Amino acid sequence: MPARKQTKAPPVMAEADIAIVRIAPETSFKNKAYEALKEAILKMDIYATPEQVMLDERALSERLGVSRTPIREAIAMLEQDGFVRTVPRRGIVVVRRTKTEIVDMIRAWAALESMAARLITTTARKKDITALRDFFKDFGKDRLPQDHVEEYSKANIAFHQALISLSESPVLVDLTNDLLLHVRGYRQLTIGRKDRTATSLPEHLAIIEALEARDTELAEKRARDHTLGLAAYVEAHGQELFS
Amino acid sequence: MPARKQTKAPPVMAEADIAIVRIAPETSFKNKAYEALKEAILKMDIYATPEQVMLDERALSERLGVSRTPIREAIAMLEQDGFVRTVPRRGIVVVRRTKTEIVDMIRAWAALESMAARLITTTARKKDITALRDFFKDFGKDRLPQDHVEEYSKANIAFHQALISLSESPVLVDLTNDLLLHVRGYRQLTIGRKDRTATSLPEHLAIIEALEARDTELAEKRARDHTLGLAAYVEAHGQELFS
DNA sequence: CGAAGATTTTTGGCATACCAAATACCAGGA
DNA sequence: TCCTGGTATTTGGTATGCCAAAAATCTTCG
Repeated sequence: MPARKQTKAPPVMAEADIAIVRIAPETSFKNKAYEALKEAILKMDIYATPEQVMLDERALSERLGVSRTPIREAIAMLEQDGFVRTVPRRGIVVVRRTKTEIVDMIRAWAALESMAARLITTTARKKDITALRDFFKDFGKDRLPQDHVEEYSKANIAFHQALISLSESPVLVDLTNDLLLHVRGYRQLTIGRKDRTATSLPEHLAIIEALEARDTELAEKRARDHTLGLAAYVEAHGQELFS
Repeated sequence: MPARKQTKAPPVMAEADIAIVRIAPETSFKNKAYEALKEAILKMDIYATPEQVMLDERALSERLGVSRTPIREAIAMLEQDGFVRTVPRRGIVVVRRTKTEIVDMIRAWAALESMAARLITTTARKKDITALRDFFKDFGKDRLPQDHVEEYSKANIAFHQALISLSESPVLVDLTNDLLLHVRGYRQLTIGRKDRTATSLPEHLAIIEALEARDTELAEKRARDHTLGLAAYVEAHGQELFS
C-alpha cells in the first residue's frame, strides 16, 4: 500500500522488492504514427498499383487525429528505413524497389543468415535447434508444401526468423528483419513460389541437420546457398513480376 | 538567352540543349541538422567521457541557428540509426555500445564482407581487384604497419570500404557503412591495434590473391575469417577498453 | 541542521501558423 | 480551339508557443 518513492539514499526501511516495471511510457504519437504508417505501407501492395503511391502529411494527420508534427517525425523515420522518400514541395512517395534491389537484399540476407548458422553451431542448445523442425511438422509426403503455398510461406518465414534468433545476435536479427520487411513487400514472390516450394523443405531440413551436427562450415554453406537460391530464382523469374 | 521551358510536346523549334542541371535542391535544414549532428556524434569520443553524453534540443537549435522542428526531425532520424535514444521528459542520450554489441556488429560486418568477396570473384574486373593493393603500397618490410598504426588504420578502413564497393551491391555497401560508423565510434580499438596490425596486412593481401584467382570459396573464407579475427580480438582484449 | 514538501525550472511532445516553391486551374488573346 | 500568363491552391519546410512530466531548487518546520 505504501506509494513507492524513488529515494535512493537512506535504507531506513527495506523497500518491498515488488516487480515494478517502470510504468509504460505511453508511447508517443510520433511512435504510434510510425508504427501505423509502417504497417499501412507494408500492408498495401505497392507493386500492384500502376502509378506510384503518394502520402499526404495533412491527410494523414487528419486520419490519425494528430497534428502534422508527429506525422513528419514518423515520416522522417520511415525515410531512414528506406520505405518512403520525400521530395520537397512535391510529396512523399512510397519507395518501390527494383528487381535488382530485391535480389541485392536477398543476397545480404543470405550473408547474415549464413553467419547466424555459423554462430548457432557453436552456441545454441540442441533442443532449440531441433525445435526448428516444428515449423514444418504440418508438411510431409502426404501434405506437400506446394499444395499449400500460402501456409508454407508463413512457416518458411517463421523458420528463418527463428533460425536467426537462435544466433542470439541482436544485430543479425535486426538487420535481417529490416531486409525481410522490404523483400516481403514484394508479395507476389511469396518467398519462393510454387516451383521453388518443392525444393525448399528438404533444404531447410538439411540446414537443421548440419546445425545439429555442429558442422559449422556445412551449416553456413547450406544456409547461404539456400537463400542465394532464392536470390537466383528472383533474378531469373522475376521479370514479369516487376513493372 | 531564351528561358528554358519544360514543355515536352511540340518540337516546333529545337530547344537549345544547354547543360542545365536541375538546380540543387538546397538540402533542407532537417538534413543539414542530421548531417551536422551525426558528424558531431561520431567526432566526439563518447567512450572516453565518464558520464553519458546528453543532447538538448533547444541548445542545439540555438547553436545551429534553426528552430527546434528540424532538429527534432534530425534527432528522430539519428534515433533510427541507433546513435541516440530519446527519453521523454528526460533528454536525448548518445548511445554507448557495450563490448558485446560491438563484437556483434563486427560479426555482422564479417558476414557482409565475405558475401562481398564472394560476389567480387564473379563480377569484378581484374584491374579493380589489383588496385586494392594500392591502399598498402606505403607499407612493407622497410615500413611496418605496426610502426604507423594511425596511418595504417586509415588505409585499412579505406581498403575494406573499397573492397565492399567492388561488389557493386548497394545494400552491402550501405549496411557495412552503417556498421562501421558504430564500430569506429569506439576509436580506442583503431580497428585492431598494434598487436593485430602485424597480422592484418598479410591477411589483406591473401584476400586480394584469392579474389584475383577467382576462388569464390577461398575469398569468402579469408574475408570472413579476417574480420572474425578482429571480432575475437575485441572480445578477448576489449575488457579494459569499455567502461 | 535535516528532511519533507512546495515551487520553479527544464525538457521533450504536440499543435498551429506562416512561408515559398510547385502545381493546378482559369481567363484572355491569337 | 489552343496556347500563354497569371492566379489560386497544394504541399512540404520551418518557426513558435504552450503543455505536462521530471528534475532541480527553495522553503519551512521539527
